[in-house]
Amino acid sequence: MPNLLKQKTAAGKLIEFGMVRHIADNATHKDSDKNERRSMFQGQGKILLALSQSDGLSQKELATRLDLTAQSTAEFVNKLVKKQLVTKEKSTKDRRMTIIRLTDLGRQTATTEASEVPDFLKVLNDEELDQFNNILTKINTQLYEEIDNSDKQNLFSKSKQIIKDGIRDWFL
Amino acid sequence: MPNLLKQKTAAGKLIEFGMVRHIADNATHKDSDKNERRSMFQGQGKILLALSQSDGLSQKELATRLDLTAQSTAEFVNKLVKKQLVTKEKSTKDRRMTIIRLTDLGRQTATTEASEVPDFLKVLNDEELDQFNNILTKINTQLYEEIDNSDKQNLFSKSKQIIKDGIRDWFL
DNA sequence: ATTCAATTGTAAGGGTACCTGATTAATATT
DNA sequence: AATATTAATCAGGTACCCTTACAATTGAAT
Repeated sequence: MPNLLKQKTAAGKLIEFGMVRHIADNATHKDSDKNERRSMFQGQGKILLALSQSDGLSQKELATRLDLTAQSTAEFVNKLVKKQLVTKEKSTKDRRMTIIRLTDLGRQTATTEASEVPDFLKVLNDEELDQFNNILTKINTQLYEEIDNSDKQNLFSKSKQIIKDGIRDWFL
Repeated sequence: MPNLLKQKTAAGKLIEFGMVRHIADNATHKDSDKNERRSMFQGQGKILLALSQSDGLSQKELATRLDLTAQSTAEFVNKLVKKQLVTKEKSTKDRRMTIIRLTDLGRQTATTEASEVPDFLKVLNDEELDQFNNILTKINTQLYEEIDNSDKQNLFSKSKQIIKDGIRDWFL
């Protein structure tokens, strides 16, 4: 039976981490272009990342994999098209579908930004990194379970595997 | 010299954590009111939290402590007023200032929501919790340093202490 | 006491990340 | 051929943030 105090401390640390990371992010990128400062793991960034795993997905596929609505997906894709990071083209097999592909610039952006190890991890030694990885694995497993439990129709099952595999690919 | 591979794994795990936590959050709260699902550590929630540490701050103070612009602060405060979670009143000493105070409902909301230990931490045993706390402390310290380095005017110095003390108070 | 500058807050407008609802076009089913 | 399903779009909305004015108040300098 783990100590409640330790749990609360951890909860606090985690929140602190979230807040401070956000502020640090703003502070260190204050100078650079605001538009470039998108997180790779939300919105447009997510799409870029998904495409860098497997290019040429349909919008529907993207929405499913990233757990977004079709409308949000369309919005982000259109923004990325404007920025010349992806292209849209109608599928010839099923002309309802739109196939999204990374441009060279898009691929470059995705791989560059995704594979950088954040500075704050560099203060950890090997042992701590092992511990951290172990702990996060446990936590993530738990989160997947929570999702499964409340996702009776298993809409997420596909998405889950994609995230797991994807993350592995991006970084290794 | 820590192993790059381990660092990359940690970076990946962390990203996975972010994505999965987000999805789990949506999944488990799908039923409940969308409006209730605000994060306590952004926007309106941040303000509630700051006030629950020290009530009766001016908008300016809030903005400073939370690292928000005065305009964003005003927006969030106004939304909270509409929800009857805080009140605004002009200071008598300096009539430029507006003093923000929690209502009973606001105080209740803040303390209830802030002090809950997320389920995913309950899978960790005491040893892991210790490791996790130790690691997050290191990481947060590093982030504070990054902030200091790019914050020559030390605008954030105040904020920093507030976060540290505040988090300690909320959870202990 | 008057003027001027700094401080607090507001108004207006913009951008990103999401969502719901209604609608169109293409394919699949009956 | 008629109907149902699917992929995508349009319209409109919320929350979170910011920037660029601008008004009111106060305090300091003349």
